Parts: sequence; structure tokens; C-alpha cells
Amino acid sequence: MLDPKLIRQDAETVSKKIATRGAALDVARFQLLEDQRKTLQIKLQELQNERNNHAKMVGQAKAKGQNVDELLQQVKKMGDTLKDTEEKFNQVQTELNQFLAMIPNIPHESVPIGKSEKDNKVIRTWREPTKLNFTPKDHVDLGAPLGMDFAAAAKISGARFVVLRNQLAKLQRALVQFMIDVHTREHGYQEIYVPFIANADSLFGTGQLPKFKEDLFAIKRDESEWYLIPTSEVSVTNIVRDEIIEADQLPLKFVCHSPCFRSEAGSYGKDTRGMIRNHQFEKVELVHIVHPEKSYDALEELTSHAEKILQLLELPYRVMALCTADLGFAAAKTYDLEVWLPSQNCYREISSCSNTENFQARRMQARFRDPKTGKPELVHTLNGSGLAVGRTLVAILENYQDEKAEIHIPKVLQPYMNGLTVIKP
RNA sequence: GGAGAGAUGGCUGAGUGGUUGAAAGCGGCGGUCUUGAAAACCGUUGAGUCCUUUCGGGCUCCGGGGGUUCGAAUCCCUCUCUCUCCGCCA
Repeated sequence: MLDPKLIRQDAETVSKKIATRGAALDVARFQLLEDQRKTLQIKLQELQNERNNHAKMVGQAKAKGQNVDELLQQVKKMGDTLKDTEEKFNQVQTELNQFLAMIPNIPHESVPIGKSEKDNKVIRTWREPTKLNFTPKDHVDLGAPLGMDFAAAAKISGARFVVLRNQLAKLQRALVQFMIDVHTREHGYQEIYVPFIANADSLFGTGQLPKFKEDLFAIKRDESEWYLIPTSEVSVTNIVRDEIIEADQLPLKFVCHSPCFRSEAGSYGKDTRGMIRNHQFEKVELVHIVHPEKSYDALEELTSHAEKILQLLELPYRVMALCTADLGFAAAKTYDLEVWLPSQNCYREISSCSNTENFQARRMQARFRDPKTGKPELVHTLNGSGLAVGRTLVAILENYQDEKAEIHIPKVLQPYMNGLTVIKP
């Protein structure tokens, strides 16, 4: 959520910046609501002040043993106007909050302006794309004889799920283990395990709700509604919701493995083949909770940590700075890591690293105590995949295939595979 | 699933209708003392928000929501969560 004060001060500038993302900020509507809010709030607070004063007078009079009948008569009349004003104010406040909750974050000044993903900027490329002197197979064809079973998954659940058997299941588990080990041992992350079902407050905090409800799997139980997490960013980031953290505790760096559940309602017909875009996939997530002044350094750091995994796996990739139009709702700046997929002859997203600045922190009321002022201040939150495990598996199959459609295990993974060097049927 | 007890400031914990935004302690911050530190002592210390150029003032908040009342941390209803005991269970 944006700072309402910022919009009040300069709605036009905010609107312009939001427009670079292809989103519209209805300045007129905001100002209308804001004017109503202001008028009503002042009136309401005056009435409340009056009521409080009268109540005090009653109390004092009673304490002195005076007769209070007349005083009570006066005060009773105030009740209706107060209640009426209160209702109106609450209504406007609710509308204003809903309005604010739907506004995306403001892009950082370093984010390239663009109209579509075509305007994303290549920051750097690591290694040349894998060259194979035969026609590469895609991961579906490679995986089928090795135990990648979409038919079984369809029977159990439906489309966009996968069953992995034998060495493929093991390879996925090895990847998870490997990534967590690197991040905890070499990058200083705290490993953390979290719930995979989250409440509405948590999803509001990280920005999935209310705007992207259709992308989530919801679980209804009696009155309450829960959601399967679309990423462990939700659970992990919300650990600091409604907290005031001591400054010396920052930065907090968490690494978390979880399954992720996405209904991908807006992506019908995209990547229908294979396990690129499934309803359920494994991900190792990195989350930073940092001092506001350090969040852009942290973004570079976090991104480099995700890159390190690709480097150790020796998978060619490139780093993209997303342009304004391609930014996620909560992000002020995002680097996507794209891994080379020989079968598609192109780079595909395997990690997305974002600085949300205080956008999520404001929704969550996640703060730290500034030692200089002693006052609580919003933290900055960042998150990034380190990496999407399912897509990493795909990348390994495709980049490490040989002519016989056998898969060579990257060196760093071999210890995690009991020394296995090749996967074959 | 059954029975009971709770939820108060960064933390522990008092407070059952009228200056209680809340005692006390811990922690934090400032100071005295000390060569320095510790200890001791003194002072200070909740959050959000609105109005105001400043000074300052107001409002809201004692798990969430609703109600009673002139007035609610305190009474009533409801939900959530935590703890104890019994049952069941990976």
C-alpha cells in the first residue's frame, strides 16, 4: 500500500508514476473520498470530544454528590448525531481503504519505462546458451521414460499437475536440499519452515488480496477463509506482521522451501505442456527484512544469491530488469533470472527477485525501532526465488541431456544423489 | 470431540463502570557516580491517526467484531487464539 499522505500531497505525480505501469489512478475519485473523509473525521472527533467532556462532567458531579438528571438529559440528545456521523465516516473510510488497497507500488526510478515484457532490459548474461549437436528434446519427452507422469497426475487431480517417480523425484528433492544448503552455509540465511495455508490477513499483507483472489486456491471452513500459499513469501514475510523489531535484529534473511499453489486463472492456454506452469510446484524462497536505506543493496545481494545457484549448477542464464509494465503489483523493482531452455531455444523465468520497499510493510504494519528517534518506522521487504525447483528440474533435464536422452547430473548435485552421475530409464 | 482457565504497553504483570492510556517490575533512552565498565541512584519511555506553518490540541486503541451505558480495559453477546485436564491421533 502506498502512503496515503504521499497521494494527498501530490496525487498527480503519483498518478503519472503509476501510469508507467499501465495502471490508472483515479485522482478525482481519491480527492472526493479524501475530502469527505476529512470533513467527516473532523466532525466526528468534535462530537466525540464533546461527549467525553460531558461524560466526565457527569462523573465529577456524581462524585460530589450533586444531582445529575439535567446533565444526563442534555447528553442523551447527542447520541444520534454521533452515531450517524460515525456510520458515514466508517463508510467513507472503508471505501478509501479499498481504493488504496488496489493501487500498485510506485516503480523505482531505476526501473526502465516500458509497455510490455519486450521492454525488459538485459542486465547481464552468464555463459553462452547450451550448444547441443543434435536436436534437443524437451523435458516432457526426456522425462517420460524417466518417470515424469502427467497421466497419473491428471487422474489424481487434473490438468497442470505432475507425478515424478524414482530418480526424478529424487532429483527434485536433491535440488531443494542443495539450494537450502548453499543459502544457509554460504549466504547467511536462516532456514525456516512455515504453514502452507494462510489466512486472508496474511495474503493482504503481501499484496495478493484483495486484487488477485482468482489466482489463489481458497479453502472455506465455516466463516473463515484460508488460502493455499502461492509462494512461501506470503508465510515468511508475514512473520514480521504487526511487529516492532529492534534495529540490531536487522537484516533478517530467511530461506524457506515450500510447495506453491496457483490457480493461474489468467494463463489458460499458456505453457499447457509439461511442468513449466503447474498448479503445484516446489520453490525455495529467499526473504529479506531490512532497514529502508539498505533495501537496494539487499536486492542486488539477494539476486546474486539466486544467481549463485544457477552458476553452481552451470546453467546458462541472464538477468533481466523488468520494465514498469511488467512489474508485479507489490514490487518497486524486480530482477528476473531467466534460464536457457534448449528445446524452446530461449530463456525462461526461473526466479523473480523484488524489492517491495515499504509497500508490503505498510500493509502488514511491519516496523523496526529507529535508534535515532526511538520511533517505529516501516521496514523494507524483499523476496526472490532461489530458485523455482520445478523449473530448475526442467532446465537440468534439457541442458544436461545427451544424444541417448540420458541426463547427466551436475557435479554439485551428485553428493545429493548418492553419487549418481547419469539418469537413464 | 468433552470440561475448565486465560488474552492488558517492547516483555512480565496489576487493574471488575467515572481524569486509567492504564500500577509495579524488566527492558530501552538520558543523567549522577566511576580512569572505564558494572552496580546503585535520579529522570524519562505505548501505538495509530486527525487538525495546526510552528507551538500545541483532539480522536481511536487493553485479542477481533457487535451490544448495554451519559461514560467500558472493567458488564453482556459472538468469534479467534493460547494454556490445563480427559478422549482420539501422525
